[in-house]
Amino acid sequence: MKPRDDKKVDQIFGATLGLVKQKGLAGITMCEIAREAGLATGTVYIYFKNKDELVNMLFSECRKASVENYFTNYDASKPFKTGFKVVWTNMLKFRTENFEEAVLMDQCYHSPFINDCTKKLTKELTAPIYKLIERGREEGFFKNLDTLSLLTFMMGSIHYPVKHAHYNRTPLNDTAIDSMFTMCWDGLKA
Amino acid sequence: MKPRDDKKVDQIFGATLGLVKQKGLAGITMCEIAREAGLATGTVYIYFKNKDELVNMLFSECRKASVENYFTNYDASKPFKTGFKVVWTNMLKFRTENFEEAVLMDQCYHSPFINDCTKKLTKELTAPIYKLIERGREEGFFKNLDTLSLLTFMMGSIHYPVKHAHYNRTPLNDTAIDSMFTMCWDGLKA
DNA sequence: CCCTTAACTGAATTATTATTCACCTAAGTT
DNA sequence: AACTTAGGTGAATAATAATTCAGTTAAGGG
Repeated sequence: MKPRDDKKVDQIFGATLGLVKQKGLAGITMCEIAREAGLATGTVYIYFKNKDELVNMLFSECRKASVENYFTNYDASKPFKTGFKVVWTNMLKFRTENFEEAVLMDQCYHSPFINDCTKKLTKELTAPIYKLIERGREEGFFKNLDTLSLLTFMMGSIHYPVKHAHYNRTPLNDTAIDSMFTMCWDGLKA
Repeated sequence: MKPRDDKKVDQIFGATLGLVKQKGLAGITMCEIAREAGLATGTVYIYFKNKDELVNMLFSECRKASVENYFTNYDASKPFKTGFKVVWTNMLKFRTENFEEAVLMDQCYHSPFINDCTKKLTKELTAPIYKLIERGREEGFFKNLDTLSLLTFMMGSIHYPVKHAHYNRTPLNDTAIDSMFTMCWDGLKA
């Protein structure tokens, strides 16, 4: 028996991400995905039961990769601001470097593909970010506001600038990233 | 001859917005739009040549309404911070109250529907916001950063929180809005 | 080297959805 | 009131795209 080729899943995911960035979730077809991945249409159905499952799996994969990356190089024993900047920068850079994934995730929330189960799972993954924000407030660095307000402000300071940098083809250099961080920090600061 | 019924365009737009928010651009069908609008399928084709034109028109309409609203009650002769807060609050409230429109606009950028012409037009509409940011920097209120960085930071402080407030069903009350504004202002502040 | 089995293929089939159209209805015009 | 014309209808048609499947290929086991 011929074994499955794990590379093919990557090819399919890659092709799908590219197409979604180009044309949005509304624009993808299984036939195009297969062509773009260099496979026959039928092959896609060996790896995924149907389009729905493909999109759900891809979404989950993206979400997981993104969340797993947030705390890379984070050292809780270092001063708070140092650690916070590490996480903030991870988020910004990951989103910049994986823009296609970001587009997919943004589009998925309102889509007929993503089921409630997938949605619920992704919520659970964000718990560590909440903890980080709470630490900042408890140690007196942040304003005394509810965690969600602080968190959404932080996320907004990343997501929207990344989106714009991408569309205006003005990559964020380290100086720009530093400025953006300073704005975020000053905004959160007590 | 029977005249066209302008209300029908509104019904169609309304139905489309509702469906896009529910299921995303990928989920809408002309048949459903018609049913939701209380019309026959064919009627939709009297008002719009096809689905593509419908989505483009709706997108343009939303964008225009949104931009026109930004400067409501803005008085350039008042102190800068006062005026800036008016615009910032207009943006946040308009986006909150017209959340369906916001979802559509977000989804449209990557979609097979919106053509380049429509995209270009919307860019031109944002010029006044640039001017406002530049005034803030020139009068010494804002950090000495490029306009785009300041602008995207400002937009991020609105878009993402609005999105989250909506999904978590925690409407932003005036206190929360004030806190959000303070964070944005502190972030931009020199 | 042959056999078995599962992957792989892409044309055929099926399902879904956009669009049309023959017929109907109602508003203006004479 | 009869006529004309454009709007309105929804079933029928056409287009598009998802999914299947009969045939083909290739890997591992004996």
